[in-house]
Amino acid sequence: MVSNTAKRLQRARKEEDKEARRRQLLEAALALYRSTSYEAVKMADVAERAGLAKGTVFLYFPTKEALFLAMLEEQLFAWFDRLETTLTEGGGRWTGARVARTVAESLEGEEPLTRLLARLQTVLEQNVSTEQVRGFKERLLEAVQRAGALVEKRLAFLQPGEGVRFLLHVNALVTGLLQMADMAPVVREVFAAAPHLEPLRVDFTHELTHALTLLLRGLEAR
Amino acid sequence: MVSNTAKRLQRARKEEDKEARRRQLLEAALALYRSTSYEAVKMADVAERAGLAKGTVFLYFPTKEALFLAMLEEQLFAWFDRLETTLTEGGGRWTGARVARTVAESLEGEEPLTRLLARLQTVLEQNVSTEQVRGFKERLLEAVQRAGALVEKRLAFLQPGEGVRFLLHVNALVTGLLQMADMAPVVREVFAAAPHLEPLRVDFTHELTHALTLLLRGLEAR
DNA sequence: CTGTCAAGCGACCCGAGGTCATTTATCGGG
DNA sequence: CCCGATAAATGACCTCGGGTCGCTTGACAG
Repeated sequence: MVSNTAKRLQRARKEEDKEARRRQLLEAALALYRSTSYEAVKMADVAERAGLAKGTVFLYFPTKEALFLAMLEEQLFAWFDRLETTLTEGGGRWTGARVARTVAESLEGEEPLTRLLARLQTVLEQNVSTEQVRGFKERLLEAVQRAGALVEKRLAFLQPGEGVRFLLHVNALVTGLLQMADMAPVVREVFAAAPHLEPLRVDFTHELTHALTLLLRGLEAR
Repeated sequence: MVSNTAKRLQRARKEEDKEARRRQLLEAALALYRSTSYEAVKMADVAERAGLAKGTVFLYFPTKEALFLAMLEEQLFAWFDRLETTLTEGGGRWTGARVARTVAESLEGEEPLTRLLARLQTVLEQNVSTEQVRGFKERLLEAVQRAGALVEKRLAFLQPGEGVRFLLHVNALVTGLLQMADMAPVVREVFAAAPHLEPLRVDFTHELTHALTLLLRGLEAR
């Protein structure tokens, strides 16, 4: 057999086959990204892993950035779904601290998502068509507003609109904290060799929980 | 005359002349960066603007990332100095809200600094020697601890160590919020064409002030 | 004035994203 | 069942930018 990841499709003619190819490429890229970094994922490798030629990748994604933005979309909206489920189904009393913990923990182990988020504006939105960006933002707005409304429902002390605003702050903190926590090899090395730099180290989930708790407590204490 | 920015130095032999060259290159790079982006600044352009050949740039900075990390250092430590001065000299009563405002306003108009910060971990620490990273972190720790102590002094409700932690959160929020506020041209276009996306827009200074105020209020309300 | 040394130079290399003329699998119609 | 049309797939090729290196040349010592 020749197939690498999925059954080998010979020529995608129907729209549905093309969709399969897209997913095949996204999966290949995600698998590579999981174990490396944005820079380290070469379009040629993605092609090879998907069992296709390099040129073919560009039939489905016009640029590397477009490919990764699509990857982010998948991950992000899947996360929103999970978060909404948790917020909807969780029984008992909802405090600010609990929401903070819920959000932070929902991101634990979601390394690809958080790393992609951290690159969103810096890299991904650079070399992408306005159509793709627009589509992304549209869907994002919808998701944020739904989830924001849910948060407001759970925390009675929130004013209308503060749920959405809270989620924007979540995004900012995730982006910022991850950049501090997810260290390049060089940085890891430095920390290993210089223990006195410890105060600059950041534990992602822990710090995110802390910051979000403070934010919500600040809103409640008003 | 041929000189572009500074008096034309013919061959930097003494250590002091070399330092002048370094600064000359940093200034050229900063000038270019101010009006464009990290990607748009080519090493060849930096060289040209400084009145030197491309190869010469690499005599002073081994990589593009090293050049920009050096630029960030300058900007960052200058900012710490200003912040410390403001925190030291400001009379009257210091509230959490005032500290938040002070910090946010001290970053207003410091576009190069904030944009560089947003790229720090994502790009700058990627292709740089451990020595440079280590030196940077050492100096950063020192600055953060000094400024953190000052913040604690101003806000009596802070426990030891919370000043530093607060500054780490500042960094996270600056990084995250700037990525949202500082939009690539494509994104700008999308926002212009789709007014209903407004809720996703972020005003950097405003949102930073808000978030920091909440954080500090959360600490005070404990 | 001259020899030495290293700052400066720029043609060159390399690797990665992206293109396009060509090949060829698939399918509908005769 | 074959054949011609269509467009998916291919990979050699292009471009561009970071980084290298052997040669050139200016500054200074003696």
